[in-house]
Formats: sequence, structure tokens, C-alpha cells
Amino acid sequence: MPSRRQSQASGTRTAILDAAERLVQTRGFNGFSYADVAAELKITTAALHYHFPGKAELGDALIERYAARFGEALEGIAAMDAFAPAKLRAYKDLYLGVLREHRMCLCGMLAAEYQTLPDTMRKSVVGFLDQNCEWLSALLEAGRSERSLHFDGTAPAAARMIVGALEGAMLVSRPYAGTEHFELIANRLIEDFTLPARPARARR
Amino acid sequence: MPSRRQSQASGTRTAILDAAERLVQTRGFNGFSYADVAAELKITTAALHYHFPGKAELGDALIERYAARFGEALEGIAAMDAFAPAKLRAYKDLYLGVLREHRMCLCGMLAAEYQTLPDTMRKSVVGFLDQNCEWLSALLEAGRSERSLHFDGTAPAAARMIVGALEGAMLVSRPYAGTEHFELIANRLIEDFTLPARPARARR
DNA sequence: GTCTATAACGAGATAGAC
DNA sequence: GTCTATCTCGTTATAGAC
Repeated sequence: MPSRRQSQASGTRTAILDAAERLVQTRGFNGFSYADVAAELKITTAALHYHFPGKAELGDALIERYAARFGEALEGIAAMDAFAPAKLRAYKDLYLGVLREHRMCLCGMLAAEYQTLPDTMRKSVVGFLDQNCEWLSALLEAGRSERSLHFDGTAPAAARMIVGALEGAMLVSRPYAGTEHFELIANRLIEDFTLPARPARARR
Repeated sequence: MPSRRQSQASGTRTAILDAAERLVQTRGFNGFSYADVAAELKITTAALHYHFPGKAELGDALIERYAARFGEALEGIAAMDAFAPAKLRAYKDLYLGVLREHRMCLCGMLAAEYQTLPDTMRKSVVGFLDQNCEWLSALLEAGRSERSLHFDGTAPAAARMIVGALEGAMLVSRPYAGTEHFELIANRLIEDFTLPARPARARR
């Protein structure tokens, strides 16, 4: 039987990333410390430094994992047997799921703190935004082709608007308690891109 | 001749607020220190504490001044001899002006850091967002009445979408160099609300 | 892999002289 | 109003034992 590969994430490493991720998404990269993570895991900060030499490396690992997970979710949506509007709603629901946990999008939070980030983290944040815009562009193009979505201008431009609007909706919604504020904005945004279904029935 | 009132802002106090404001808008409330402000003004941190006993009080003063200044700008726009679409563009340009200085909206930045803020600052951030939404609601209603703007649903809901989208556009635009990213999103957003002028000429 | 111990620094804040 | 001097605490980080 094959033994564990050295590249496999140890339980502690994953637990550190989980705790740090939540802290960054709720308090920001400049709003948490190694001590916060260590306290949550009931280990010492010295143990943290064993897994991540410095906060910059921890930050790099956080974005890398987050972007990979988000990419998988996007692949899952792309593989859905559904028309583009349903996929766009599923994309919006990714953000909604994050907000439900009272979190900001990791890279949206880091975008706010952009000027204070190490250079490697900056590049990764931009990469995440680009990744989202490219995926959305393809979805929008497909929706236009199948006549289920409509928008003026280029697909990349429309994609940037959607990403910006959803990130902004999360940003301004978190100071208010629930998700109603976000859903109001997001649902309205998505409707603006959706053409009424032709064959079955009119929009209710 | 009347001597200076005690309530008048001293030059130092204003200089502190100016420096701190820029620091918060570029680096976040958790991304700057008294030492940063003191260094910029070439005074000591002890002098800062004379004007603002603690960082929380400084933060309160920052939001208060920012909201007041923003409110004045809104009054100025409301008083314009123009139709609602021009006023909506002027509103958008308020955000654009901030972004041109490579800054995030003060309260947008603070919204990201919301969970780490003192309670008085939290309340003020929400107040700022509400102030904007209420002003925009009135503008949207007026535009609908004069048939120069159109939107589905209620004016407050549409206003929240605009505020969220503009804050989000700033957020995701700052990692990219110029203002093109923002303008693409914001102009598109505003066009979606604007009805083509009836009498004179079609949109160019 | 995790600990204790500690270094080295920066942050917010205060006392008291000028 | 602003300074010097100092305090306390939190944060990042390292050395070396277990």
C-alpha cells in the first residue's frame, strides 16, 4: 500500500489554513495575527512558523488554495446541464454562500488591503480576479450565442462589471445583518443580463 | 475683531485628518499607525494624542468629516440645473475622483474592515451608506418621474445596487493601474439606468 | 512537529517638562 | 501645542530542547 506522499497536506497545515482563511475573510490580512490562529488551534505560534515561515508565505498559500477551490467550483458550474442564466445564478450563489458565513470574498478583502500586501500576494489577487473575469466572459459569450443572455459591449467588459458588482454587493452588505441586502443587488444584477425564456412561459 | 473660535479646526488638526484620511483610504484603518501620520507631519505621536486621544477618536473624526464633505457634494449635485442622468453621472464622478488619487472610498475601505472597528465607527459607516442610498433613491425617483431614468423595482433597491456596484468597481479596479477598469464598469452601470433623450438627438 | 523561551521590533498610549 | 522619555503590550520571528 502506498504511504502518504510528502506533498499531502498534514492535518495541522489544513487546520491552519482553515482558521487563517476565516480570519482574513472576516477581519482582513492586517486584522489578524499568528497568535489568533495559534489560539484557535491550541498550538503555539512557533508551531505555525514551522508550517509557514512567515505571514507572507501563509498569505500566498491562502490565495493559492482559495483560487484552486474556486476554480473547481467554476468547472463544476460549467459542466452543469443547464442554460447560461442558471449557471450565472450558480456563480452568484458562490458569493452568497461566502456571505452566509459572514465572510467577505478572500480576494475582495485582499483587494481592499492591496497596497499593504507582499508582492507575491498582489500578483495572486490580480490572478484571481482575472480568472473570474475570463470564466465569466466565456459564460456570457455562450449565453449570447444561445440567446439566453443579453448585454451591450464586449463580454470581458460585462464580466468585469459582474465581478465588481458582486464583490461590491458583499462589501456593502456585511455591515447589515443578513443576506437580503446582497440578494437584492445580486438578483437584480443577474436579471439585467437574463433574457426571458422563449418557449415555456413568461417571467412570473 | 472676533478671535478664533475654539471650535475652529487648527491647522495641525486638519493636517492630521488629511494625512490619516489618505492613509486609511490607501492602506486601511488597520494598515497605518500614529507613527505614519506623525512622520508625515514631522511631529511626534505624543502631539497626535493631544488632538485625538486614541485611534478610535481619530477614526470617528475621519468618518464625520468625510460624510459631511460627501453630503455637501451631494447637495451641490442636487442643486445642479440638469436632468437626473447628468446628476447620476456627477455622482459617479465623485467616486472616479477618489479613485484617480489611487484611493478607495473611505467608508468602502472601512466596510471591509468592519468587524475590527470600534462600535462608534461601525455606526458611522452604516450611516454613510444609508446617506448615499437615500440621496440616490430621491434622484432615481425624480428621474423616473421626468422619464429620464428607468429601473425595475423600488428606488431604494436600485440605489443600493448602484452604491454596491460603484464601491465594488473601485475595489476591484485599484489593483489595476488606471481608471479604465472603473470607468468601464461605472459608465455601463449608469447607461443601464438612463433612458435615451427624447427630443433633441439620439445617444451618440 | 510541537514545545519553551526569548529576542527584536512596532503599536498605542501617558507623564511631565517646556 | 509640542516635546522627550517611557511604559505596556502585541506581533513576528528564531534558537534549541523534547
